[in-house]
Amino acid sequence: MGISAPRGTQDFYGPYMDAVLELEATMRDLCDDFGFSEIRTPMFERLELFQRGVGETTDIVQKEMYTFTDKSRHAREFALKPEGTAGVVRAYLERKMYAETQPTKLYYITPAFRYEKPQKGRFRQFHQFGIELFGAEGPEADAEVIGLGYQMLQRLGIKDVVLHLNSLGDADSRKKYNEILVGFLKDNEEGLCETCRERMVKNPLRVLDCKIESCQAIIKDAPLMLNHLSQADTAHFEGVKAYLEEMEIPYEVDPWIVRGLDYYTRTVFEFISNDIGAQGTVCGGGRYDGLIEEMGGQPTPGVGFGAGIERLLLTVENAKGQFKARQKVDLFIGAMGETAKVKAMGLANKLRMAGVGTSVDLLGKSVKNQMKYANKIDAKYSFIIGDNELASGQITIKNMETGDSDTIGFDQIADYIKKV
RNA sequence: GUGGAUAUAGCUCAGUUGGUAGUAGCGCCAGAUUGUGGUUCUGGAUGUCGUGGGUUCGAGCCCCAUUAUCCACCCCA
Repeated sequence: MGISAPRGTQDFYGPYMDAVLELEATMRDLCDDFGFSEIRTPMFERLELFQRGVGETTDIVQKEMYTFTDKSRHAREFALKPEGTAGVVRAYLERKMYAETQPTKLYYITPAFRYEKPQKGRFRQFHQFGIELFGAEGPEADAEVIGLGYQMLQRLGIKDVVLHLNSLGDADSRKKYNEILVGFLKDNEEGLCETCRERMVKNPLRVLDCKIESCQAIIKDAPLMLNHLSQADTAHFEGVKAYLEEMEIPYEVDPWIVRGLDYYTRTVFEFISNDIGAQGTVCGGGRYDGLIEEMGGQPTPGVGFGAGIERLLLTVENAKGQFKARQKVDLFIGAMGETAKVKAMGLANKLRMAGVGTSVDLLGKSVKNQMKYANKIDAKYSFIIGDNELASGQITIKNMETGDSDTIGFDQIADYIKKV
């Protein structure tokens, strides 16, 4: 075989493609109902955007980005987007959306690219649905974002997903807590793995995420951010929980979720599935009150999440079974002989114009095989046109499901099919 | 970046101690009195056995390398 697709990429076609389209349609309806509007930002941006937005210390920036230089003399560096938020924040500032009525509520459906080793639920080109809500600092904004995520799962018919919720505090309390945590980790340094010792210096919060048993043993006694929140942070977190309860959204407080992107403050959450393999996070997000300022804007609060379309579809498939091809046509027109073939083309075109999905034989198959074909493509109705029909102006239209048939005139076909 | 498994027809897979590939199932194409599908029956097509080396008289089967896929770690969606 010739050239194959790049590692970790997929071709979308057939029933899986249909499932993707259906999912995207669900997302768009959902966002309409919450008053979010779609935004599409470029597939690539200046490298600095992601370095600043996602965070220099993250794995995404340090080793997973697809970067390149274009042909410009200025030797600018670009990167394919590794996630959705940075580009949307850039657009918010560049297009001065802050000057419009606030809050700004946006959603996106986009490919994203990360150079990683592929496995179940993980690709080098994957697809994200995400939302961003700018300009609202109260807990009701967090609740609205989480609520949208929850409804997304409900509308997709996904059940076995648990909402994990945590608060990381604001920049100040995070800083104070960091000192306490580092102190604790230093006291227990001998027991930690190598990467944890490194992380202890660069990004101590991440140590809490370590899955190595010996580290876990130490971590379970570590001081928790949740117990070192400021009064304002606590009030915010309690607010979020109260809203979720009123909205009847079940959650588990999980002090261990930290999230690997640097920009999060206060609320962080993940919707986690446990039946799609090791990559169980189907949707993850939180509040990022410092990000917009970091990117050069006025201090502006923000909340959002990203959801992995491939992972969502894995859970959908678990819940509903294998994806089936969607029915594409209402009618198949078969033909015998040259004159009939020409007439069939003309009829098909008129019917399509009238909104009746129609296929015709393009291979010169026998009548029997044309019928087999009609069955294969799952047409609802079919008829054959030959010398008899040409002479009488009447066709016998057959319901492929029931096998019943009726004889009608050429000009009655569209109405006949639409009536049912 | 680390580790494990796999790589034979379009798909799922057989292939026995190495003797130059399957009556396998599904799918595809066609036929069963010349104008009607879904069931049944019959027939048919299709493989550089992932790629490149090596061992051997001889390799799908052994060895090495390489690529890809899957799974896990890491990280994340």
